[in-house]
Amino acid sequence: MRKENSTHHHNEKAITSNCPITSTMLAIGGRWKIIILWHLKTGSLRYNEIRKAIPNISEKMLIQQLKELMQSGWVDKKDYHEIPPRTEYSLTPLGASFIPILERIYEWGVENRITDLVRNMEG
Amino acid sequence: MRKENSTHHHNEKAITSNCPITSTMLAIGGRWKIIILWHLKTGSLRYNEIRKAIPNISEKMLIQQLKELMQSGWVDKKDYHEIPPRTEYSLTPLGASFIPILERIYEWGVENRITDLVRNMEG
DNA sequence: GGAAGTACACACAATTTGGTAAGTACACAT
DNA sequence: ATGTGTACTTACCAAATTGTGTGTACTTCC
Repeated sequence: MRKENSTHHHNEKAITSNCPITSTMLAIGGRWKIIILWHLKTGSLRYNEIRKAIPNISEKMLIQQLKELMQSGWVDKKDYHEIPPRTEYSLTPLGASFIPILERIYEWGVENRITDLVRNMEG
Repeated sequence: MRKENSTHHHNEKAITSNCPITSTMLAIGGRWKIIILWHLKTGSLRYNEIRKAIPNISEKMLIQQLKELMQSGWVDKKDYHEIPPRTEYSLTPLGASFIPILERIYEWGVENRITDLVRNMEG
């Protein structure tokens, strides 16, 4: 899955190994991770509820990003072992503790009209 | 440079067009951007000073990320038009206003030993 | 005259990330 | 028996990001 010897990977390690910021960014760095966290901040959601809340995401991507968020300890999963299947995802205390920071970024983005900036950059 | 019609690109736009958080993340989302901002927070630096401060970065990457940071208004450049060349990079007010958030992420990362978490994830 | 330092640019290759389309398993409803 | 809903998995391909290596222009130093 990863070429452990690539410069790419080596640089990633070098950067994150001592820097709390880049380590954090790495953990939430997928395209959909922050959006998932954002939707979970009000409580746990079933798999399909997340899907419907994030219309553009594909199943593969959703599962993948959820897995990565679980591996890094931001998200928890409860499997009810029922049929039809039922699973619920929620923030761990770690994940929840990061929400205030996301909220600050949100406010900062609004104050600085950052969405307009990005729109202009891309034409 | 970009395939404007790819689903990848389309999704990126859909995500960022209304969300201040993902827009912000897009702007600082390169591998080196945050590190560059972090080094500039104490004042302006010459091109080579940044290079030396970030040993692993290649010249192409440094220039590229600096350009993108300038385009999105986080970083300013002063060219002294001297020979040998002399340029200085510094944070714009926008860039500077984001530093407190980076500092909060830094503190959060330290409190949660996030670098250890990432280290464990990667073996 | 050759080497070194500055701040880049460009062609190209390696890697990683993201997206599509299809398939699995099981139960219940029609 | 065919379809629907849930929560996934897998193989494959497209696209984006990142890295390598070389070259430029100009001056000063040895």
